[in-house]
Amino acid sequence: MTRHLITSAIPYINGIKHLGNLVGSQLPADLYARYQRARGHEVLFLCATDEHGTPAELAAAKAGKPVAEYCAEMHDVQARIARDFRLSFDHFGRSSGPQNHRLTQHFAGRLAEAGLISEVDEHQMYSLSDGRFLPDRYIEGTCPNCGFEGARGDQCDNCTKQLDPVDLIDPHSTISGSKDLEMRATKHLFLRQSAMKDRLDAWIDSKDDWPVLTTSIAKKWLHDGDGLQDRGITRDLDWGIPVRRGEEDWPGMEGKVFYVWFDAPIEYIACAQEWVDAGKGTDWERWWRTDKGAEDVRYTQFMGKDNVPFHTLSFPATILGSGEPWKLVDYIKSFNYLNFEGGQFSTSRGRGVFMDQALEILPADYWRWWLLSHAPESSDAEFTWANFQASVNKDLADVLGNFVSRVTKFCRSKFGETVPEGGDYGPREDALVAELETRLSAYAAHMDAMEVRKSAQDLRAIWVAGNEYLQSAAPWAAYKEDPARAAAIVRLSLNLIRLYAVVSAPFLPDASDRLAEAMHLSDRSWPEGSVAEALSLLQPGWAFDVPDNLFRKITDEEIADWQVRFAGTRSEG
RNA sequence: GCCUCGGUAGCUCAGCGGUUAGAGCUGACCGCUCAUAACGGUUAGGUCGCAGGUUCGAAUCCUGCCCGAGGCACCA
Repeated sequence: MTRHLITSAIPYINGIKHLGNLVGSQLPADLYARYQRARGHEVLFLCATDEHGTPAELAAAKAGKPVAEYCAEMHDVQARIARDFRLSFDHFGRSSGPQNHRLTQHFAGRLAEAGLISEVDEHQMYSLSDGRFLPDRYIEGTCPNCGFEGARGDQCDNCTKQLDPVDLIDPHSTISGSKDLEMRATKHLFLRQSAMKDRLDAWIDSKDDWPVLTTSIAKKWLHDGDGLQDRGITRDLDWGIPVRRGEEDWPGMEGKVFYVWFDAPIEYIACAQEWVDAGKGTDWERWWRTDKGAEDVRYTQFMGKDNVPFHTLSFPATILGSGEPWKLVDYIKSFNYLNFEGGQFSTSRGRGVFMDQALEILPADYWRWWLLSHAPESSDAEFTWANFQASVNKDLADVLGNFVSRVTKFCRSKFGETVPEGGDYGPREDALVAELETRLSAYAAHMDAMEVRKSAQDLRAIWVAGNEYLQSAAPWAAYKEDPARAAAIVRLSLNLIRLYAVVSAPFLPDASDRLAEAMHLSDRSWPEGSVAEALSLLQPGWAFDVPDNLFRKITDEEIADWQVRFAGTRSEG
């Protein structure tokens, strides 16, 4: 048995995430967590909301609420939606929790002791009207290079030139529109990543089995230009973790907080503490401290490609730099983006389907199946309504759902709602078992390797094998000549339904539950032995109920409606 | 501009040096009639982005170009 620590990139607090966000981290992480649990491994699957930073403050202000209150509410909203998507987190924490405050301050103190923190005096743009320092991207003006009027302080979207806010002509705050800006001196802490470049480089080099997407981004940051740069880890904000050096004050840093990207990954650890404090576990250190039992833990992170630099470089620099025996990540599974009907999902323009809306129109399993079977692994992928309809109707309703329906209804009409006895298995059954042995081992191998799309294809092939068998064995024909033979075919087919309930569970947890209920399953253990054995668990006389149809079909009318409804401009902040 | 990934049948993708390039969906035809008009079988469909090169042999390696997506460090 292996112990799997699994984390999903933590979603930002300022709103409900869209399906592209979901498929890039939380959903595949859930698939993997469910699978590893099903295989009998001990799993700790953690996620949280990422709550600090300027966008959270602005979103709260827009909602007319204190930021702490806003975050608490949005956390509950995200937690509820996650639960409805059947994301099986062992704990869904908050980066603003007291555990993360202490731990983040602790790491900063350790890094300072190790000489890996430098204090840098710099000048940043301050908005007198807004009463705050502005991040570069919150300042707009005219580009000195091309004359574009909507250039941001960090970059011009028109000519792509890298800019500094002071370069802009007529700069103004995008928050208030105010031009009452000035450069003010401020001091910030920098994490001396450059001092750890070689260590990080060697560490990344040792990970030759990681997705190229992961390592290529890390390598780019390590070797581009002058190499890995130091990174500011504090900000002039109110909402965040106060800068402290461990337990002590940090002279000169009063009123400042840690940068959200410094404290967010530390929340992975703090979340395990929250898990214990919530009474769900008893020992978080055996998952996170290699001196306290975590040396045999396998730690896997899931994230979209935009998160890769922080997980391959900044967070490892924090962990390694502390000089303490914290568990480092073993495998980083990263994803490309999911596009929507020929363009990008857009939170600001309300383009695409958001998690709450998705569940309003269809249950979680429908989305889980399409998203996972089309996960953007090797390149960006695209969601289209037509493809969604075709895939869901064919795979779920026709191939899986209809198989269950035809078997259970045939049995009920000929033998009643119990597993029938009598008859013998022959070559057809041997062929089916052989086919399933091959398919199941491929499925398991792909799931172990986190090959999400390929796993979905294997699972589908397992469902198809049932229909092929049924068609060739034709119990409806056998019944007329040899009812006992028909009974044997039906008995095996009912056992196939049990197998499907078990192996489909990571993708389709609700359908799995409904099948388990219908088949009166008390034991849902994975088929670790032979397939023949797994297909003999439901013995003659075993009672079951014919379930309602597992999946309904999506109609053309619905698709036409949704195409219009989700095309853009969601009327909401 | 630099870097990375991708460009394979109408669609979504696999294959990444070696027999006639594969799968699912879609189309056509046949079969079945237990089932959510579902299922099974057969079949059609491809200058493997373009142009060179290496090799006995390239979708697969190299070079250049074209197209798409992303990264390029304080947006989380």
